[in-house]
Amino acid sequence: MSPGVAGGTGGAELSASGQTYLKTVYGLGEWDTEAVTTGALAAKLGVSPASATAMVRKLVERGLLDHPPYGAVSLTSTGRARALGVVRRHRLLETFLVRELGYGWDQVHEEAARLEHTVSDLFVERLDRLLGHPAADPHGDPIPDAAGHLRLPAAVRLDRAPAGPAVVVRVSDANAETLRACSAAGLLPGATLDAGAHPLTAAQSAAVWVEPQETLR
Amino acid sequence: MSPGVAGGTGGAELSASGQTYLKTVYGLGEWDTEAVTTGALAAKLGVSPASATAMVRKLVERGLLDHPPYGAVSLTSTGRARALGVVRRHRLLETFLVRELGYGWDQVHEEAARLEHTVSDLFVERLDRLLGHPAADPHGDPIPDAAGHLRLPAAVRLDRAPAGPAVVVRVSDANAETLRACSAAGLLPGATLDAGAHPLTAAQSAAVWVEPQETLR
DNA sequence: CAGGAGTTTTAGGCATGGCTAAATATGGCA
DNA sequence: TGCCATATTTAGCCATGCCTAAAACTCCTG
Repeated sequence: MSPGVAGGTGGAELSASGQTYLKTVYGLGEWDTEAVTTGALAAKLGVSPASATAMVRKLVERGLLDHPPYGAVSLTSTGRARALGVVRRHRLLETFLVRELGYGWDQVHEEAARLEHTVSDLFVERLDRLLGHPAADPHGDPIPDAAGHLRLPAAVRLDRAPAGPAVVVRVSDANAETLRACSAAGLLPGATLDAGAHPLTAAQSAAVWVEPQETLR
Repeated sequence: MSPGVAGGTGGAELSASGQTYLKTVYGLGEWDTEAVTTGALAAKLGVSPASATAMVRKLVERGLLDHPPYGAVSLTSTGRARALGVVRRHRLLETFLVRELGYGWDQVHEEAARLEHTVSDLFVERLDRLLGHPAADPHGDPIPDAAGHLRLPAAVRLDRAPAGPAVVVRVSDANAETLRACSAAGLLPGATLDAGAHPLTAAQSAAVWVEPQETLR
């Protein structure tokens, strides 16, 4: 396989599965801060708990994850860098699919999840250039730069936000149905709303992150 | 996996390896007409003869290849349709990489070979639209339409062409070194040359296909 | 502080797609 | 026509990543 593929930020080659696990560990902790267990990983990845345990062990052996027995899984600094590389690929690809190929924002997740393990570093950097070095993907998730740095907006989940005016910062891309509901309601990143009154279900509003206007002063 | 992926022209799912074998059987017979043996396949794919035999057997069982014992491998009509689907993906991707991402024509083959098994049907059709439905890829290889039809230009290999003026129709993308040599010599598809006098080695000139001017009348 | 529900890990398999080494078939040449 | 070099296939193995079932551990509750 050609150099630069399946890696992202250097280091030995890593299977697509391994990359997905790292990205998922990162993703489960990016906006929320709950303990990431092998069970949570398994549920998120649609895999049996036993499979998650086995893969986590391999990634621990490679120095990419920490995992006290029966405890929470966390990224080492190397693992975090790798995860951010995958996240960068994923979010640039999503941006490309929406901006250049006319995908709906509810259609991009699966396609990007497959492609993120296949495109080379050259492809990613050329895409970044073509897109004008975007800061966030269509869902409002920030895109790490090539060095693996990213800045998370301060935001709270809509279902936990104080009533009052707020700006939509991000809508989780985990569920296409939720994305369509938000789209129908006009809740795209940048839109303003009243956090006390919106047409989303409780579960859906947990996928929307907003910045209450008060915090802007 | 999402519908439309790894298939191309419908039918049951096929592994990336299987797709590559079909494409290779097609490719070995597209411009030349020599018998495709399991050994030739193995050599082309960089795999042991035993592995090629095993994979061919699986594709025969799926009705995609014919293979008399110890004989030549050939595509069934179903297999040919599948192969053309993969070829279409590959050539559209190569065109995209050169036209939109600024790749050199000697850099696209590996990237396209990986991506062709990963992009969805939707991706391919959107790419086709973005590119304006190109008829040929950067090497001059014709791109099958979505229904699997393609028209091969009448052409002869440069090392077997009669001396005299000729137009370059196609340069095989199998070898990056050869592509760079042709590029340096200005032998891009559409260029004219004298078939008796060119700066290529014998092996390199076997990768160039030309249309002698006489045949144009 | 003991029991049990629930979670996590271990044990043992399956499928895919590669490999090497050994057996078998082919085909050209003496 | 027989034989040997070469090509092809078979046999047996390895690694990856998933599975289910069973064992081991945690931790909450009574």
